[in-house]
Amino acid sequence: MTEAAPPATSGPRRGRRLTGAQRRQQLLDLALELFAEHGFDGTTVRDIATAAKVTDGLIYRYFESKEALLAEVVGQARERIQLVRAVNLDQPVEHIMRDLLTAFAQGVRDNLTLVELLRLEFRRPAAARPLANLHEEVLVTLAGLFDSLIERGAIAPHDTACAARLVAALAYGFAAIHRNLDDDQWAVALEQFCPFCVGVILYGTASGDASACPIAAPQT
Amino acid sequence: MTEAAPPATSGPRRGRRLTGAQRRQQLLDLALELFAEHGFDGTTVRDIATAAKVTDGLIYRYFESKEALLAEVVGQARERIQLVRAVNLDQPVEHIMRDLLTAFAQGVRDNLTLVELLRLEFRRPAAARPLANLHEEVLVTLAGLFDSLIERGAIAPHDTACAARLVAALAYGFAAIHRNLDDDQWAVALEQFCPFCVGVILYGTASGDASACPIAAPQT
Amino acid sequence: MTEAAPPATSGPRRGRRLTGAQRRQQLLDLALELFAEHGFDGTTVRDIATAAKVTDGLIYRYFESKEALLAEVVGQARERIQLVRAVNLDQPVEHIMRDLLTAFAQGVRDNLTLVELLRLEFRRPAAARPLANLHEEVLVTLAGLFDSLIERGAIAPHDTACAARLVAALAYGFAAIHRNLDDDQWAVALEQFCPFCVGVILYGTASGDASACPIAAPQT
Amino acid sequence: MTEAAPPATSGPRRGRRLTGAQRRQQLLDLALELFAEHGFDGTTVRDIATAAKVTDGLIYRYFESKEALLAEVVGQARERIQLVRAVNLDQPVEHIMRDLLTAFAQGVRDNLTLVELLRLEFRRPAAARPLANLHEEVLVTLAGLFDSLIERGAIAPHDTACAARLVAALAYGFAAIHRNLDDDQWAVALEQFCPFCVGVILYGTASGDASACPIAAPQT
DNA sequence: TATGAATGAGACTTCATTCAT
DNA sequence: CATGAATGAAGTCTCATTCAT
Repeated sequence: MTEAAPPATSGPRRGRRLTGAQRRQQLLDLALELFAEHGFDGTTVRDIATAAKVTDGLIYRYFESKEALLAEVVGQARERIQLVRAVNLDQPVEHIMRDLLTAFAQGVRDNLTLVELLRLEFRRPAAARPLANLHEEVLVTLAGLFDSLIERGAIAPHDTACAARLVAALAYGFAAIHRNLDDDQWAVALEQFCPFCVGVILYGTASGDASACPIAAPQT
Repeated sequence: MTEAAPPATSGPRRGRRLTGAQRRQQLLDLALELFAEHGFDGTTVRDIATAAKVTDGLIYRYFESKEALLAEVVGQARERIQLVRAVNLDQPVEHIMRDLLTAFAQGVRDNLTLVELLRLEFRRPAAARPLANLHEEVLVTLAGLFDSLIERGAIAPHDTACAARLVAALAYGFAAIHRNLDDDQWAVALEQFCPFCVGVILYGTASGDASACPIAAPQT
Repeated sequence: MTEAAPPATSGPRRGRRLTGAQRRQQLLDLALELFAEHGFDGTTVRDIATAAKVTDGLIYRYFESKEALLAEVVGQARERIQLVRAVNLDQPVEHIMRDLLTAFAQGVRDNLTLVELLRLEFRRPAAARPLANLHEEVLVTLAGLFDSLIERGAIAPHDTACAARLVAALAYGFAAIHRNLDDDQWAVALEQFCPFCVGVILYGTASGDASACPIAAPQT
Repeated sequence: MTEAAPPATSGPRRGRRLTGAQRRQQLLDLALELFAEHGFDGTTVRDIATAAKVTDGLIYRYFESKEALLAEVVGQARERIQLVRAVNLDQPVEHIMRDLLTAFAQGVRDNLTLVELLRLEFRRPAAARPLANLHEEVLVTLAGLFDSLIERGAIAPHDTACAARLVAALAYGFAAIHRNLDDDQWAVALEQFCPFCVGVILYGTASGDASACPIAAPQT
């Protein structure tokens, strides 16, 4: 990092005068961005300060240490993030599944910096627990969803914990594989991939039944 | 890392006298291990030297710089790794799929340090290209496999590129989710998860057809 | 010192509203305390401000700099301190000596923070001169006292400058040696030590004459 | 501190190439000097490094931290220092006392940097214990000496613990009072002061008996 | 081939001090 | 009178890298 700073256009002498809360949040946001982009070790306190147009010392008025800053970033991330959203269950199972997968993948995408941060720093104590919690929560939510669907007779009974893992793996993996796409490419990939997955998940690939899937016809 | 090195107590004299090639490889192996464990930034040259029972200066007789060392590590990794292995196509499709998935997931697992390294440092130039190549290769191989299966009539025709992505996402995601398991736990998870996935992928979850899957009956 | 200040939780609003003079004196007193306890370098401006329940910036409305604050602290100390007090000369010489020693030692004790401060910072310009002055004054006063005693025939003639140094050395040394005692222990030590010293100083230890000393009989 | 460094006469490019042990000891010696002169807080790691004509980073090859360096300095000091030396007891008591006092004061003087260091930093854990130990040892040794003298009938029986404290206070105080004298002035002061003290201690000041003291005649 | 002393740049962190409010 | 956001210099410490031996 640390690309030569622009020669300070001597305009409003620096990003001065914010209230404590504002500055604090600004630093947290920038830190999240940078940590996710370059990793914790790859980001210097000065990088964050520079991004906020502020001197490095100031950071320590708000956070005890760089490590503490990370902890707060992760903590906030954890509160803010919600990967699996409520899905309207009163619709055909195909739509349910498609909505679920799309929303999940989109959730990962929308919180990509958070997810990347957690993924990169998962071994650091500050990040390990929140990550584990988040993960657990996702699996439980998904399993609950499948239980509901089975109860309603929408899908055949099966090991819902396993299914939750399958869907989570799919969504994580998909987001990971496509992390470098820009927003437009991503949207296209998502619209193609999710229905395809729904088709497979619901009707399998063995027979031609997948063609029975009403939401898509992903033939080559 | 790096707990204050006592000033060289000239103990059982350092692990001297290896041939150049041996030493070189030893350093590459240790570097891989450490980079994957602590990240590039989190590993000091001294950490590697210490692990090799050698002084830090020596590293520079074998590698131009730490960055160059990483490049070689990644390069070697790329050569060594093979995530998708040949699968015997002359067996029921269920077994093919199960073997495929199992071998893939196991391949990720077996090369976990490599994969972790690539995953952690994927943004560093030294790692970015090899990772992209590896990824591409995996997708192509998988797609080719599915083409063969369709040709043989083993599965219904579909977007094999998409399917390749699905399987890759599944395998990556699964390995990611379970990266903390020890070998035994992993084996159990694998044996449970792969057949389940095969059932879903081949027969779907909509009807009870999955029970037709001969390799497993993962009912709750 | 200085345990990470939480970013101003606007608690029971800081100890505001003192007149200028009051605040000034409060800061001087607290600075004395802290400088003596932790040394000049070991005390931060914020430590002082915090002790006064005031923000650090305020200090600079009253003092030009930290160094200037020290100078004033030392100056005031110098004015306030009086190590050797007037002693009633119309009593037996033993009582005179005992009173003298006791008062001196107690003077050091009572002004321990001042003395410690001077002792710790004696090399700093702000403290060097006052300390030298104080020292000189003490020696002169003591020597004068001995001159009086000799004049009165209370003690035999001798080098009173030397004697002054002896008594000063004794008192300083005693206070130094016992600086860690609490008030009770100190009182006991003082009551034991001073008469003993008086006995020695007046009658020596060579013969048994010390037992002639009427104020104490410090036999083992 | 930190006076502008002389522009590096580009001679022997820097104080390079010493063996580990040599450099280590050099750093310890310089640190002792500087800590005693400016205090721990008043001495920067760079000051020490500069004094050794070395860069600051090097210090950390030999010591874990500045604090650890202090601890070793103090530890070594403690081993090296011996304030009270053996005194030849087969001579007149006046000579014994004079030798004792002179040697003690000289001991303090010779180890002034050590003593100053301990005195300045006595509150720091690294220095507190050694100082207390040293102090205790001195008092015990002195008391033992007086016991011997009493046994031999050289002086009258008295509280030897108290006497030890008296002598220690005298010697410390004397050295403290005269710490600013140069070596010549010091020698003069010592030769005047010690015999005087011996006279007082042995024969008192009450009568003219002090004049009986054969080793000095300190009249004004 | 290998050591390990040494450097120098830069990291994190602290703190005296300034100044808008 | 008082706050507290902000600076900038300096301090402790780390680490990739060089080089005499």
